[in-house]
This record gives sequence, structure tokens and C-alpha cells, in this order.
Amino acid sequence: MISSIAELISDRIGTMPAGERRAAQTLIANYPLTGLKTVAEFSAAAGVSSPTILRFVARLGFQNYPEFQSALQDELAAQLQSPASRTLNPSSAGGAVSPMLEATLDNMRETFRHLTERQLADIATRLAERRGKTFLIGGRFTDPLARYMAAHLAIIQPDVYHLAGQESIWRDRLIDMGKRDVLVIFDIRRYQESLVRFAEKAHQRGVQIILFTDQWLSPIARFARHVIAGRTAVPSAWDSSAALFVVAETLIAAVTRQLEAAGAKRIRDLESLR
Amino acid sequence: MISSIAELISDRIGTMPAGERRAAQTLIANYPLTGLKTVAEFSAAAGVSSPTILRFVARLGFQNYPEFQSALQDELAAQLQSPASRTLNPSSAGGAVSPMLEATLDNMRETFRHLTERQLADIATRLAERRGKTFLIGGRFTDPLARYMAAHLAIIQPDVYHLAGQESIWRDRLIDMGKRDVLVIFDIRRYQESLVRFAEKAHQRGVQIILFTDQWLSPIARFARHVIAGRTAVPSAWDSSAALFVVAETLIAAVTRQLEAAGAKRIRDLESLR
DNA sequence: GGGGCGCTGTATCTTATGTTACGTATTTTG
DNA sequence: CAAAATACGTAACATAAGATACAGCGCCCC
Repeated sequence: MISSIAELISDRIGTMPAGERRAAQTLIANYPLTGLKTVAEFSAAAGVSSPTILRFVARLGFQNYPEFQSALQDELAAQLQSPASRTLNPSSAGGAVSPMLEATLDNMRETFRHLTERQLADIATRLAERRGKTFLIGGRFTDPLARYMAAHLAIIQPDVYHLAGQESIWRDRLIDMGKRDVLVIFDIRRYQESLVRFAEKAHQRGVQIILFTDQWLSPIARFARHVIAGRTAVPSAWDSSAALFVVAETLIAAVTRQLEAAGAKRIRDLESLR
Repeated sequence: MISSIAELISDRIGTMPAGERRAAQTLIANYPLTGLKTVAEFSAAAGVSSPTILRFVARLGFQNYPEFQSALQDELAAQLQSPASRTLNPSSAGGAVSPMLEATLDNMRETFRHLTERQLADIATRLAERRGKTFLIGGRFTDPLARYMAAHLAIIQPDVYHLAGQESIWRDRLIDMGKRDVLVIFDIRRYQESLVRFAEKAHQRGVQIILFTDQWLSPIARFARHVIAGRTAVPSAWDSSAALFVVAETLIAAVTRQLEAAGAKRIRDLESLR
């Protein structure tokens, strides 16, 4: 059963030609506002011509454009009147998608519930104070998170390095690490032996370790100055790193805020380099 | 300070003549939908004439009726984009929960609300059917997401390649791409020129593109077979890719499920290689 | 490789929407 | 109570919006 126009679209988007599909995607992207504008504006937003928009609307079963707009307005009216209906979306109908999202949202709430403001602030401060170098590394699946964080931090401050490539390569970088430096490690199970060894050696050299791990705690936790334990369980064959990802983004935001003055200048300098 | 048109109206309704006041009341009664309709419909709903509506709009300070409607649409857009703002009470953050987290959770709900089960299933099927090769690539900040997805997909099926390194390197890989292949691109603003060029060339070769972008849609959308538009706005100096990350994980889970039979064997084979 | 089909954009036309002018009604004030 | 000012609606107008016809192009199938 099809109750909303959005559903109708996704139901038929497969049978549409390229131009109309672009129209559909543009409309869905910020539904339903684009559909309330004029045909000319709609077509400009989608990058197609006006007739394509009209053909798109016709394909959905509407006689003309105003009729289509009225339908959108009616739908919007129903939504605005009963906020409850907003929450029951098409995917909450018990499909396979919703449980994944629900579990992920739960994981995030749980993760942050066990995380105090203070902890986050301390870690952010540690990352923001420019005493030494910052190294980031991750495991098989979590290394992208290290990269993501490094990509941001490297812009607002100097001496940020992502340790990539083969084990032998980053193992040799230990020689550059000392007491004033910070090592951010991402490690969820199955915990990687090589990372544990690396963390231990870094710890022996006095490096401060910030560990992102799962709720069962990687063995690296025993060497870590700060430990962030994220929930990872989802109805999937894989563990989810989404909660850790959000913590990472939160930290990036916090560090950026702390470095605002210095960082702004740095960003201007970077811009001028392009 | 007056932030919404509704406030503006209730502020000036006292100084209005009878007819315009009726217009105002009608509009407030089911705000803002009546204002999005035509002047004729608005006037009929209020039981006054068209010119009265126009005088009412003029009194609010708008030059003409379309300008008034645009303002209403902008307001609606702002509301729809951040559901959090609709919970009028800013101090609802009684638990001092990170506003960053709240925004992120909203983004995810909102992102999935615009995403139907069907769309995700289609994309997952496309990724799971082993016809050709799968390439993944991302922009400056989103490339880690491409890596993350590639790391998982590469385990459950062959011919999955993450395009890394310099532009010239992956540009040359175009020669390997054809109709049977899939290209997954992550691109949020500021959209990268190099990625757009790459996508266009791939599209010309008949490659099917699956695009992860933000709600404003990367220009690559015009070449894409499937578009996933994630919300990115958070109280930070940076945009958030967390919603896209969760969509990626959801797709990984779905593809894995579809390939369960074939994938299980493959994973056993991999285990035995260690 | 050739013929046919389907999709898309340009240009034109038509409709209906917003706008304005003006006359009547209503209220206000001296 | 009368006169003036303001408010409101009817009707004509101009403009911009949606609709259509047609030609070019690419694509697929034979």
C-alpha cells in the first residue's frame, strides 16, 4: 500500500528514465519542499528542463502540476497536524533497515551515557595543547576512523600524523615518539596483536595513549591514559563503529573550538596556499 | 526580536483592519499551509477578497506575494531540516547531553526518513550481484568512509577496489571500468572538482554510480544511478558524515545478508589462508 | 551497421495568477 | 449629524507560470 508521494516515487523510480530520475532524487533529497516551488525552480534544482519535471509529475499519476502540489500540501498538512505521524516512517514498518538504525541510535545513546562531559573535555584539551606530536592509527576496520580524525586534526594544527601502511613502517616511527606526544588508537575486536604490541612499546616510551575501543575493552586499555568504550552491537554480521565515529566527530568539534583563535589563522593560511 | 512570520503577524495583528485580521487569523489557524496556496484560495479560505490578502501581505513588509511565500518556504525548510528546533524548549537538554549528539541523532533519523526500504534494497542488490567490479572512492574527508566500506565488501566478495592516492592514479583506472561495474562515490561539499570529472568520465563509460552526498546534492548526482542524501549539519565547525557512515554500515549489513551463502564459504576460505 | 523507438530540450502558446485602478460602503471625527 | 478618510470589493490588466508541439539526439535491437 502506498500512502505518501515519497513512497510512490521510490516505488516507480526504477522504471524512470534518467532525467526524471534526477528530478525524483532531487525531490526526495529535501522532500517535500522542492515540489512546492515552481516548475522552473524545480527544474533548475534538478538540472533538467521544465518539461521533464512535468513528465515526471505525470508519470506519478497527476493530471497537472498544481494537482501534484496540492497533494504535497495535503500530505504536509497531515504531518504538521499530528507530529506523531512524522515518526512512523516507511522503514519503521518492520523491515530489515529499521532495526539496524534503532540499534545504532541506542548504541550512541549508551556510549555517551557512559561518557562524561569531563572526560571528553579532558581528551579534547589534551589533543589541543600543542606540546608534542599527535599520531593516529587503527585496526583493520577502524583505521578509516583514524584517517577521518587525522584528516580534520591535521588542518587545524601541525604535527598530526596518520600511521598507515605496513606494520614495519609505523613500527619504526616509534623512534620519533616521546613523552610529549599523543597516540590515538582505534581497536575493536577481534583485537589486533600487532596494535597491542605497538601500543605497549609506545607506552614504554612515555607516549600518552587515547584508546577508542568497544565495550569489552581492547587489551591496549591497560596502557591507555584515556579509554573511550563504544557500543558496537547491531543486527548485522559485522560490528558497528558508528558510535565511535560520532565520538570522534564530537572530539574533533571540541578540539576545533579550543583552537579557534589559532586554528582560524591556520585555516586562512591554508586557504591562501591554494 | 522577531524570528518567524507567525510572530510577526501576532505582533501586528492589533493594528490591522477587520478584513486583514481575518486573513491573519486564517493563516495562523493552519500555519503555514494557507500561505503557500494561491491568493485566490487564501482569500476564499479567509472569506475576503484577493486585494485584501495582498494588502495584508504588504503590511507585513513584503514587496509582493511570491516574496511572502518564499519566506514561508524558507521557514518551513529550516523546521524540516532540524527536527530538534521544533522542540521549542532549548533547555530540554536537562541532562546536559551533548548538543552534538542530539544533532547527530536527528540527522540520522532524518536521513533514514528520506530513504525508503526499497531504495536501500535496490542498492544492496546492485552491490551484491556479482556481474562486474566494484570501485569506491571519496573526497577529502569522506574517503575514509569509502575505505571503511571497501574493507568490508572486499571480504565477502571479489573484485572490490578502493581508489586511493593521487588523482592521476585512479583516473587511469577508468580504463578498467565498464557497463557491468559499479562506482561508489562519497562527496559532500565543498564538492571536489576532481571527483566530479572522474564521475562524469565513468558515467560516459557506462559505469553505474552510487553516490553518497549531503542534502544539497553534489553535482555528481546528475550522473548517478542511485543517490543517498545524508544530513550533515551539526553544531561544529565541520560537517558531520556520521549519517552517511550509518547508511554505509546498513548497506554493508544488507549486502552481507544477501551474499550469505556465497559469502560464508568465502570467509571460511579466507580463514584457512591465515 | 542501419532503422526504429524513446528520451530530452527549445521554443511557442495558453492559462491563470498576482497586481492595480477605481467606485462603493463603512467608519470616524469635528 | 455631516463630511472626510479609510477600508473593501469588483473588474480589468499585465505578467509569469504551466502546458504543448516539435525537432534533435542517443540508444537499443535487429
